Amino acid sequence: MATKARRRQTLPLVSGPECCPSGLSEPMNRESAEGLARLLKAIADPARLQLLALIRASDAGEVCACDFTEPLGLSQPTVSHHLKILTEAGLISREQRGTWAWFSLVPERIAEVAAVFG
Amino acid sequence: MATKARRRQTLPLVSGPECCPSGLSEPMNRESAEGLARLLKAIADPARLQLLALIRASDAGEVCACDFTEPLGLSQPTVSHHLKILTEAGLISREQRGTWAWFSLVPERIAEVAAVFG
DNA sequence: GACGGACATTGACGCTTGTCAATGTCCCAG
DNA sequence: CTGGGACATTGACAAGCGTCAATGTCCGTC
Repeated sequence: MATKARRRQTLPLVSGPECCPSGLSEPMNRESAEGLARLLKAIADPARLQLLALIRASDAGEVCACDFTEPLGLSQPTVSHHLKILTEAGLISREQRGTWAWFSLVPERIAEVAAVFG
Repeated sequence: MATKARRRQTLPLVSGPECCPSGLSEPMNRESAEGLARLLKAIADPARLQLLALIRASDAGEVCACDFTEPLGLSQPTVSHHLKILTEAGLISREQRGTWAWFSLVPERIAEVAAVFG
């Protein structure tokens, strides 16, 4: 019947209380995984990837909200929605300047994502 | 009324037909963005992040499917479901060995994700 | 102060996703 | 070939997500 006749792996189990949202190098407890997943979910969307790329590619390093709707082909409320998600995830920052809102990347937060796949 | 009295950004518009799923460095057309989003969506889940981390942390570089359910605290069908998603995304590979299924990382695919945030 | 323009918020809608119980398939041991 | 164990698949359900039209809020200009 082969009941557990196999060499069992020393599965590192859910590790103890981690400090930082560590990378893939170590096993990950549910809490860390959920935090990391929240961050990645904010990026894992076509429209939001385009938003990030547009900001990154801009000369000034910042882009007015009004300049997003046209290249994305999405309605103004939808763009606003995506910008909010990215902002709340800490990936971009928002600065009100008169009537307009300008958005720029938060490099530290982007690097944090990059560090996961070291 | 300020009709377009602002200096308009030279928004690089949706760039031409790109070849590779490029990083954030350049603007991204919808097609590339959707491909990249699909890949990132496969990773942006707590359970799947834990799966990847467990494989990465294993001594042999591969883990039997039966060793996942316990540390994840999820049912067997659910684990199987997540493993399928990761496999179809090309992030892990599956090898049937007798009754058991062993999974290991696909480093090239992981690196592909890392390259996005260069 | 009144108008208009730039964004945000709300509400509603369909679609996708994560989960599990139940069932199916395949492989090995007897 | 029969029984049981390892995984996969199916079906169902609640929750979350992406989108837009309609509306709200705030700011600058006349």
